[in-house]
Amino acid sequence: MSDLAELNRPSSQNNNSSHIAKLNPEQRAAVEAIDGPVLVLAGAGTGKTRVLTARIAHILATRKAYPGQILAVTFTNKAAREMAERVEKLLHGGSELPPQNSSLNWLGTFHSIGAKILRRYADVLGFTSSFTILNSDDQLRLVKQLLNENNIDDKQNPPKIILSIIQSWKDQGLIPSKIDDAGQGTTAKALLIYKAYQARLRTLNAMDFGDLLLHNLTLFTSFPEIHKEVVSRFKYILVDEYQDTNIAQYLWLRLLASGHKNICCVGDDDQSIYGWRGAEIGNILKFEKDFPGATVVRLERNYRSTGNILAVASKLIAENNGRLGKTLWTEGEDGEKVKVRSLWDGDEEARFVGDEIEALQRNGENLNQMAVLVRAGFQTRSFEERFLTLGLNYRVIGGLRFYERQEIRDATAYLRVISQPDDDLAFERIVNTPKRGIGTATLENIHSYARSQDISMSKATYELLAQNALKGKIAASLGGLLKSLERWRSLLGSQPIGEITDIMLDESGYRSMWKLENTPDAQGRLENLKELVRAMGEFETLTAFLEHVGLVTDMSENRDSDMISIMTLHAAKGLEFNNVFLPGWEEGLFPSQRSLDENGQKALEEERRLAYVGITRARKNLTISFAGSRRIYNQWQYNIPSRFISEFPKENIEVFKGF
DNA sequence: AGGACGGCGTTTTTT
DNA sequence: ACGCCGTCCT
Repeated sequence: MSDLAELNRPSSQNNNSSHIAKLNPEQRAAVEAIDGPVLVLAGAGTGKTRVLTARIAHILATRKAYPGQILAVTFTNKAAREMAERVEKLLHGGSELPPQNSSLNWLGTFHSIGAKILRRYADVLGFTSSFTILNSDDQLRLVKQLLNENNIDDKQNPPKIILSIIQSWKDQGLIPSKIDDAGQGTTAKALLIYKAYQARLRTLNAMDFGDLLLHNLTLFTSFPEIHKEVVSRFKYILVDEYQDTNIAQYLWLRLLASGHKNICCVGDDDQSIYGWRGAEIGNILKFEKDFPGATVVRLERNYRSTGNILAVASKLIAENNGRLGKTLWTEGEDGEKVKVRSLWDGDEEARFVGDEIEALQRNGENLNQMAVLVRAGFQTRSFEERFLTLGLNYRVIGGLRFYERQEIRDATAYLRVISQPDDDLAFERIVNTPKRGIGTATLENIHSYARSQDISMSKATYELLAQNALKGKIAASLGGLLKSLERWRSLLGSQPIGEITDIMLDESGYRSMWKLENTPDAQGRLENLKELVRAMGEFETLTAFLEHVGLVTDMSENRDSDMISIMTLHAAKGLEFNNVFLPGWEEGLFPSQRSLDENGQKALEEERRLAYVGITRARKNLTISFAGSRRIYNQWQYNIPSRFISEFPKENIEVFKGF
């Protein structure tokens, strides 16, 4: 991305504008079309982030809006962070910084911005501004409880399925009252639970991820004056990765852009790979219909990959029907042909990739510039094993994230109860962790009392203790816990939250619980708790920290040491490497049979887009491989090469061993 | 409270 | 084949 060619003219209206100077004509068109709806179709490696950041800088430099009047939404915290940093750089570099407070307060993920708006107007929806954000454990536990309370068989109606149905309704912007036909069976049960679930969340003063958008929709449609207020706050709206928006997000954006229509969506329909999660590729396909008179800019000049890699990517993606159509081109070299390699089985494939990596290393290539991208998580194992025996340093990206680990969730549940005694889901999680002799019977007792009195479980426990309704050891241990919680709570404000957490982890016995286990696994958990306490140092208040935990799932990964990356194709979106390996290109595995079975042609096209994403990660070298046989669940499967391979242009690939 | 056992799922997962 | 989870039994 650094070798932008010199085909730039100085801007007519803004000479020395550093944010404009380095752009190619299309990028510049995208940046300068400030007013009205704009769709930027940004192919892979065409400088999408550059355009977004330059556009923000341009709006500010031309004094069209203050930083606080720009709404910029991304999907990931990482993308938001990156954008903020790059805008900052542009502004400071070009000394175009407006004199006033320059922070982009409204640059963030869909969910963080949704939450921010809801905190402000929570009361009109029947929440307080300190509502909690549920994690996936909380959600599932709640669904299980509600199935029980409603005497619904959870064998026939698995909580996981029910939750996924509810979530998909939320993704579509559907509140329970808008669902008129839930049919029979599990879907009908799901609707029943959905209603109860939303009601319970309200009494718990809690929201799940879906609600962070869904409640915004309710807020804007039910309270026109609030809608007006919010709309007038934002003069310009920018959206990243528009192809990944779901219907709720789409409706939200439309409501926010309803006045001025100054909305700029950047995306690539060819990289829409989250359809199975509710992303609606139709949103980007029908943008011009939704926003008549929209300016559409295509970024097709690729600054990343060699000609051969681009040719393979382009020919492959051209097989898809539902696309707006772009053709990537480059002024760069053709480079090496794309290597297509057939192997006997999975083990041989792993050996092959390992050998190739060592060869690249001998040529002076860095491991940091290499990646193995797979379709499914289980494929990483064979490469890990091989790299271990070869002594190649690797990192597996993805998998269990920091804030999803059990010990971190337990610790944050304690903090949630300290921060908000009425957080029942957190209370339930910690009340008997570590073991305090509080069994299911006692818990059930507290729970039903709480429900009957319409109070939280924590309050219920206080009352039951006062009434001497709990006996002996149980009463003593519950009383002790409540007292401890009060004590930790009383420390808030007078001590850094990290220190309070440290004290809490010791006094609660949580830390010793793991110490007693004395396994390498437990050792790791203790390390993670240490890391948590350390990370809390960056937060002033417990509330701020909990907001962060609620909305952020990752922790900055160490990119410093030289390691090859192994990850899924999904996790690789947005990244680039000099050398990319794409193993496992076999029918059934990629495209995934299961995906095809469930969603047919639509799924095939999404799989093909996934292939396209993988190919376009590579800058210089791309190696695609497939194995004739593979052991899956300890059964040998015999596969034919992926149909995607036969869609490659022959002149840009080099086939080894034939297929 | 903890161990034994049977059943289930085992594609992708930005928040 | 395997690991995870819920349940049942002690």
